[in-house]
Amino acid sequence: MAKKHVSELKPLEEILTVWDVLTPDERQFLRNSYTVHYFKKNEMIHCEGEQPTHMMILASGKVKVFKEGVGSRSQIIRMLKPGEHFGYRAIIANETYNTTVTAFEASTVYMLKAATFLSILRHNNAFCYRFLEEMATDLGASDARTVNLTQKHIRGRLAEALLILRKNYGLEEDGATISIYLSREDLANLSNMTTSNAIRTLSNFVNDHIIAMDGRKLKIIDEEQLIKISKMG
Amino acid sequence: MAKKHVSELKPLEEILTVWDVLTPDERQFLRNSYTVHYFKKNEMIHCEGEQPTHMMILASGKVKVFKEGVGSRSQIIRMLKPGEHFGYRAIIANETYNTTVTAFEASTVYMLKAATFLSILRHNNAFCYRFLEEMATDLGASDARTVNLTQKHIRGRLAEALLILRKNYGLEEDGATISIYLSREDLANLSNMTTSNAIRTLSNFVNDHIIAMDGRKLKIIDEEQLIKISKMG
DNA sequence: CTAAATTTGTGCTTTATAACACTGTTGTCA
DNA sequence: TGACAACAGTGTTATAAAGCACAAATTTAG
Repeated sequence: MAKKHVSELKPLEEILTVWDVLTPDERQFLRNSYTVHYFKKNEMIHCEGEQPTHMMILASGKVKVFKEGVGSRSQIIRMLKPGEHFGYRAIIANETYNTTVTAFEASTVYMLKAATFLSILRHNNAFCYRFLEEMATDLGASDARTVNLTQKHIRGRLAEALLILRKNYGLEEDGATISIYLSREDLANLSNMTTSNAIRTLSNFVNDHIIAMDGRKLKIIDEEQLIKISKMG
Repeated sequence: MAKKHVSELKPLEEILTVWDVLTPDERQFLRNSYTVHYFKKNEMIHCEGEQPTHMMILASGKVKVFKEGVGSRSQIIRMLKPGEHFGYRAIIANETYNTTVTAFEASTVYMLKAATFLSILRHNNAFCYRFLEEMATDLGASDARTVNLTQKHIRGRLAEALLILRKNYGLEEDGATISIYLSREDLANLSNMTTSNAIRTLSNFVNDHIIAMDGRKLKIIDEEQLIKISKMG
């Protein structure tokens, strides 16, 4: 199975979305300098407060990015899927990591030394601009999320989380089930509420025929209603 | 007075912190292409949902950046002081503005056409990198703020707001009064609470000898305690 | 394959904070 | 100068959501 996993792994050039803006030299350089790392489910990839050493690209699996808050409550900032980058913000800002990243399921990560990454950023303008764009988009999303999480009520926050998950991970073949199975606790940490309230609110949504549940599998039944709840707060 | 104002105004090259990474050609280009705009107190500079047209640099005054939330509640994202840039995130992300900016006091703004700004970003790598750095720092701050606003209690949120204001605007000559006078409502919108609760909590801080108040003038008396409250939540 | 640990689900209680309804104060401008 | 608006302050009530306790179901591990 491990073998199969490896053979299925896409090379860096297919997973790195900014590959095409690199010069042939830079590409060759990258091919020789990245390393591959495997993480088991729940294994930590990097931790809040640590010095960043690598820019990372998720090759396979799913990871969650979160911050430890007050009194063991944690806030999931975002969930990543293959092809997405992480761990580079702290490198650029010259800070320590301000989030922790753990493998949500068994995952493969390509790592690029911070110095290598910085060197390309500083020499290839198109590459730099791509990350500027990405960061600009993320910053907008982060500010929007702040208001969503602080001002909306429980139902609105959970509705929003479900819509974000669907948008990010898509649906399974049945065209309804969201392609990621989260524990109630993670769902709560994503929506800024307690586990009990996540459970209760999910049940309410089922009663209101807005979603259907089968364990951790969640289907969106009445999308329109869900959007409405998410907008109203 | 208006005349005095103008004569006091620093030219673009002194206020634009990234000026030194520009080529002589770019500098000349900028000198000829920026425009100066004056805004009265409470006047809107740009509005959420609008198409961005200019990158802006605050030359004098103070402005607040905020998002309209659920039911006329607004969340102040940040307060700017002269020398800081704004309005460029939406240009880079190719989105409409997701925040509204209004002059908090009479302010002067240098504006640079979006196309001009983008052109320099795309041709001058050092310039691009400077904005990448700035955005990386802001993104970290935004995520930290999300957790602060969602998980801390009222006292912690207000304490944090006061510390941020002091850090950003500094102190007056007396070495204690924070150099910005906000209404209780703005203080509330900064700390995600209602105006009544901002008033009440400020009074509590005064009773606890943590701060001193004189109208809108706020002095931090017991900084250590304030930091402690802000950390504990 | 059983025991332990984790996750899910539910009801009850408590509490933080919003909402509301006032009163007093200050500032503005016609 | 007097009227009106905006702001500051306070008490009371209402309520959303946290906290807690516990049972049932499911997963993990020895």
